[in-house]
Amino acid sequence: MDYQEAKDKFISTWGSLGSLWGINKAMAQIQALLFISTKPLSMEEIMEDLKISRGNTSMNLRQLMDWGIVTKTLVAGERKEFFTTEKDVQELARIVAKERSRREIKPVIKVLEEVSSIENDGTEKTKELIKQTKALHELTETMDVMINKLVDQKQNWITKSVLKLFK
Amino acid sequence: MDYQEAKDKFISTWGSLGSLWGINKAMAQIQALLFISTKPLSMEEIMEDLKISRGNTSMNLRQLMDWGIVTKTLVAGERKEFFTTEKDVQELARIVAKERSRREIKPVIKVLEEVSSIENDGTEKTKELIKQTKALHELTETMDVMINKLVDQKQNWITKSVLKLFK
DNA sequence: ACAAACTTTCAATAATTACTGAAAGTTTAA
DNA sequence: TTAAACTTTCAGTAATTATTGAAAGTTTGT
Repeated sequence: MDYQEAKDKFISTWGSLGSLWGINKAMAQIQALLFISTKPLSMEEIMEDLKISRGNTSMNLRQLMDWGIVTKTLVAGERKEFFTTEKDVQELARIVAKERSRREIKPVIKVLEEVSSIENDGTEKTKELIKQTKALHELTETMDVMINKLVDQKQNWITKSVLKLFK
Repeated sequence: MDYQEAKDKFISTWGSLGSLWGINKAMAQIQALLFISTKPLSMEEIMEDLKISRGNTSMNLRQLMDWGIVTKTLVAGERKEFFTTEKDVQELARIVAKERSRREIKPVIKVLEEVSSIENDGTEKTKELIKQTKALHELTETMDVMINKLVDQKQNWITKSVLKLFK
């Protein structure tokens, strides 16, 4: 496998994996491209490399910036904008975890809270609804807390703290 | 908010959340319906309650069974099949985590392994590709190990072991 | 103030993914 | 063995989501 093959394989795998961490294909591919690039890339270069349109590139770069994963960089003497991504995988993981918690988990917790606190009219089905949504609420909240604690650890929590705990 | 409202809200929220744990809307809704039901439900009842077609119900029930989340139950004196879901949230979380690891994370780890072991021809870009995919490989593998360790704990790992660690 | 260089927006379109419903298949009771 | 009761399959269609490309918008140098 030569460089080009390896690069393509990485970008396409990472792209199709997008769904796992909650973003779309183009977004994941742009991030992947930047992640293995040795220098900031312009919109032009990204479009050409991934064979996607200008509009698509622009919109997905914006989203990546919203997530805080990609930043604009100025390159001396160049007028156009260049982009780079966070290169540290741990920091990347932290950003993604935090964003997903905020965007997806938190709203669910809110609904589970609401649903599980309806008035208990004593019927079987109401009791079951309350019981089960409460259990789900508790689980979801615990996982969310866990994710955010992990994410707040600034050092390599993953290799240090966690692994040894489950030895 | 009365029972029906609460029920609908729960099912639709859980349904749209499907993407978070990697399954589609109908599948998540069926699971949600069974999760708060006080008794096993037939295909007929599921179709009616969720207003989805017979075919859709059948296919999604099969998928839920493939995941190991839903099981067929025989109801005495009834000819048709009835379905129930795992009612314990912790066991549910365990099943989902294990399945996602197997279906999604493991294959990615394999690709990252391949890509990160291409021959180092000494060029800048090859070195960067190797370095970055290696870092990603390590991270992904560690998370996968972590998930599987968590998942193997048969007791309420979540409240006990984990929370206190990140106090 | 102008225009070149560049970026963003968004309506139209394409690609993907989910859903339906009827036909084919299977199981069970008599 | 038959037929009623039930389940599965799958081609066609609908719904959703992603992408394009050209027009509108913005910025910068002169």
